[in-house]
Amino acid sequence: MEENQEIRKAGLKITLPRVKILSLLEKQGGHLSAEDVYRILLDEGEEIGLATVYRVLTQFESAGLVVRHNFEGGQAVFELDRGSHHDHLICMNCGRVEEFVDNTIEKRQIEIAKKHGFRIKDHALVIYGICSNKECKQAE
Amino acid sequence: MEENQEIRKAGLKITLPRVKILSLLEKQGGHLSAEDVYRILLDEGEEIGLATVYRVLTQFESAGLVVRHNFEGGQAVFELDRGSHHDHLICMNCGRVEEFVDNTIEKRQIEIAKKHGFRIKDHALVIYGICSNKECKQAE
DNA sequence: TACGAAAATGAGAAGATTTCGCATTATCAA
DNA sequence: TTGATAATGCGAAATCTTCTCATTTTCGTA
Repeated sequence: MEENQEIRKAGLKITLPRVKILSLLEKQGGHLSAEDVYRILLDEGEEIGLATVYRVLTQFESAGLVVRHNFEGGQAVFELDRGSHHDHLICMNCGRVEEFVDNTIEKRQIEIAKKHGFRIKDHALVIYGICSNKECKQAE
Repeated sequence: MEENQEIRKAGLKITLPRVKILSLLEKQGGHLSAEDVYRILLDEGEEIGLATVYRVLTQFESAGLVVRHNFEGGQAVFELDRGSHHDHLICMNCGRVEEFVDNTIEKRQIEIAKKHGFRIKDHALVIYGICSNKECKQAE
């Protein structure tokens, strides 16, 4: 139960909702909205409230356990923070999300921030495009 | 009245709200939320509805006249599309937004998209940090 | 310039996402 | 085991955006 340790380290009590949500994020991987998490847990027979999901995800975010992304459109999505920062490629047709890390860009950003007198705290780079799926290429 | 030409080119009828909104964006520059646009026009004595502001801004976006940004937090912001793509630096303390263009990053993004089999359509890079204002540095 | 079809507007309702308030329940140190 | 404290679940509320629809405006044509 290393989930418990992570929750404890975050300074939060070990509660069923928190353990379930963290396990789900670890099991599923990828990017889930609060609604996704809520539905999946309901489907698995758990009793949980949507408000709790939002609360817990926000707490996990503050604790650095998960990262929240505000991609275009409606809902925010959350993913486990595996320590390594990365950016995203999103297919505008099928919604697929791929991750990438590019040191050239990372370094350049630091230089840009410095040039503008900013102390960099975070950054978010999202590339929108059409992925290599046959249907996506055609739809375009 | 070159606003009228731009609106006409976008395939839209010349109406008072559209002209007022476009003029305001040209006059103000920078990034305004729909609410901002609405309030400023009301203050200037115009009669306009918030729904119209949203509608018009969305139409302008579709027509390529303005760009919509979904920065973190609540509302989307809009800015005139002056043709040249640029990215943003945002101060997490005072909310100041600065713009920048960096060719190294632009080129790198194209390469990354290609490597992943994506045809790039758009991208959004936002760097969050603390700007050089005295208060912002202290608040941090 | 006036007419009229088609499009646009304004106001409020409705939708979507997220947060809040509070009574009830669960956690965990002693 | 107990009790103080924190967390939950629920519905209400807040926030941002879109929709509906009756009314008004635009603009090509007469």
